[in-house]
Amino acid sequence: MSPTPAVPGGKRPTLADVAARADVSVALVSVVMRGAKGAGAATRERVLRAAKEIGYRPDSRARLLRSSRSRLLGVQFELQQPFHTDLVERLYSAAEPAGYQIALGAVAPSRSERQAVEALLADRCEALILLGPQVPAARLAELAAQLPVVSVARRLRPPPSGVDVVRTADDEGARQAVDHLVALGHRDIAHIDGGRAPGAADRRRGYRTAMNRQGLGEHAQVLPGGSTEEDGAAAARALLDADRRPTAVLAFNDLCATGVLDTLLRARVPVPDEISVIGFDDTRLARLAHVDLTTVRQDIAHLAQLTVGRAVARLEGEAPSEGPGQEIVVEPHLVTRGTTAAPPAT
Amino acid sequence: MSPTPAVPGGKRPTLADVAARADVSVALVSVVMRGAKGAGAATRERVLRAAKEIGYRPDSRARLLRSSRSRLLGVQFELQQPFHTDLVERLYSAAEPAGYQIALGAVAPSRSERQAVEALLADRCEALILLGPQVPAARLAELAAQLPVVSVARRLRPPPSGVDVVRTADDEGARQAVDHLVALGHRDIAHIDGGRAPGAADRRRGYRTAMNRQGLGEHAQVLPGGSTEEDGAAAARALLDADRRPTAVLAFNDLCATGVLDTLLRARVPVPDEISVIGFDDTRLARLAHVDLTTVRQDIAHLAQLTVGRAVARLEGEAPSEGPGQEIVVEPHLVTRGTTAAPPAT
DNA sequence: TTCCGGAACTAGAACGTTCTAGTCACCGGA
DNA sequence: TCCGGTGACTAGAACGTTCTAGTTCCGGAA
Repeated sequence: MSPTPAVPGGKRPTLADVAARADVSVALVSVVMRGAKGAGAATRERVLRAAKEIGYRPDSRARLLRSSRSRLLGVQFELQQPFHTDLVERLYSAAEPAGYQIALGAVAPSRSERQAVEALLADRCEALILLGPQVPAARLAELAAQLPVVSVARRLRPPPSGVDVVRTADDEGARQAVDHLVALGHRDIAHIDGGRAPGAADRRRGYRTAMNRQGLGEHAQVLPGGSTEEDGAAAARALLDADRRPTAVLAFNDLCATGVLDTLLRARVPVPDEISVIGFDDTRLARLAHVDLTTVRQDIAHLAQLTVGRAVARLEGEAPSEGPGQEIVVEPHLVTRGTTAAPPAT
Repeated sequence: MSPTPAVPGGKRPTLADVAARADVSVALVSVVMRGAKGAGAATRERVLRAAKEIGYRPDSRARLLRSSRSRLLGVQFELQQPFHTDLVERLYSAAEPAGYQIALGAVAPSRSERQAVEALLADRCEALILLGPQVPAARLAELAAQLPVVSVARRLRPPPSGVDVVRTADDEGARQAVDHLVALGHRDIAHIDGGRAPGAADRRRGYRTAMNRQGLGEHAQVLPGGSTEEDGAAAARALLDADRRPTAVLAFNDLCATGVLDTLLRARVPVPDEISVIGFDDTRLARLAHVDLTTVRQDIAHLAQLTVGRAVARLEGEAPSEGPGQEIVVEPHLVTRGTTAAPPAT
């Protein structure tokens, strides 16, 4: 039924084993395995059968070693960021039709960006896709000298040569959030920022600009925050202790917003009746029905498409690794859910 | 400052390039790069400098191709399962001190377990670590004939030869949950099951046994559910429509429990005052302070340790791939948070 | 009949490492 | 003086593929 997996000497079968069994040359087996043309129908059949019988599996290491192209895109992502895992999922879908594979390099508290990238490079991937990289721009430029690099969700101004940037218009997202709140009647709108996280500066700037444009410059208030729930919770506590409580809060991202919601809930401050809250990213978290967070949506599928597109364009001709970095900006849009409403009547 | 990254012919530098520059043999450069002994201090220094100057990076493909050992553990995980990403993080930490690397194979709606495993095998990893695999046991046995396989969180009875199982005592977890609820005074305790998800059968059985042992057999009620929030939400709706509402619900996992909470919240059924809810896994989600879910904790760090331990034991001597599969069971323990309390007075 | 073209197939050299089996120089002891 | 040992270093063969440059065979055109 299933292929006889018993390998002769405990070693995994190779092309040579298949060749011996099918009584053809190694080269021809290679041809058949790749599905290339140059083999007769009958032989092809025989080779495939032999391969199946001994449980042959191509060795991608050897394969990649030999062929000049590896057709491998290295993706650095943060294991615990829902935004990243969503993106990775889409990257798989986007890479396949283009004929590329994805190699994952995870970043976690116990594993630095440097480690992840080193591993990916050692794996010989042809291009690097970095999700929200935190390393200095100089380092990116250094990498770009060796292979195409796409920075996702992290703005670089200007992009170093060889580094393309694919990102959402963070400032525009913040503007939409502010405008939505103002339209609801809010004036005291605070922003909990993301510190040094990628995108934080733009969102902060977008918030400030939007407030000014609305003539609410004096009501602007930026609280130090971060990208985790704890950051949001801490900022919210500070907020509650403040002299003048805002009636609405724009958090750096969904996770941060969740922290805010939590603190408010515990303090028995009704949301959105007393305070409205907006997140950013529209991760699964925000959609959880009992979080039901109004948030600024990033179009993840589109970002993934564009990212793979850039990497592939670089790889297939067009300015392989040189050339000025392009910047592709995707528009976000606000998703209105249950955490925003008109401010309480004074 | 930084290594001159400009590669001569656009090709990445190899051992030979370093050797030429340092005026030594290729073999010696290999020795130095591996940090093996057999090179003089002065030469070592010179070689390292040369390598740095031309930006040499070892090619892990070639390296692994040549050496019999790849020291690579293939990990199949589900991109969107917080339980899995938590586990992966710990697997990194556990593998490093043992001298092994981790290769990731992601499973997502657009990427099947088969695809993930094929990719890992092609990458030549020495053992397979499968997180909550859904494939039939026969398939696992087939894989185990080729290399050690560890199934995490999925029980196999009996484990096929060559397949080790590392899991939490799901039935015991369910028992703890039931006992906790009974101690609080509950009698009508329902269970929303996980369908065909790994572990679901055990949790269901554990629930039933515990109910019987408490003399509450007739109050037992299992509702079809699943591992997602929607599954939980749907089951909760069914629950509310039922003739006799339970006063407590044990959900298959945290995500499912979140769905339950949501539905209850929307229906204005206060938790835990009217209905208590318990989850399973103790993922980040449960700890989010405004979810604050009472749940059954799986000791993820420990599971990861044991998993790597099994794989390494198989690889380094002890019954390389043959031998009956071992089963290692870790005890769970209940974490009491805010979603459980005494039932309402009748 | 000869010759050409193409399809089917093969031998052998890469690819960038590591590993085995050396060679060579030097030192200490008899 | 010679011997054996040791540390530094090297040549060349693997590893499992793919690629290049063939060779062989056959059918059809001239």
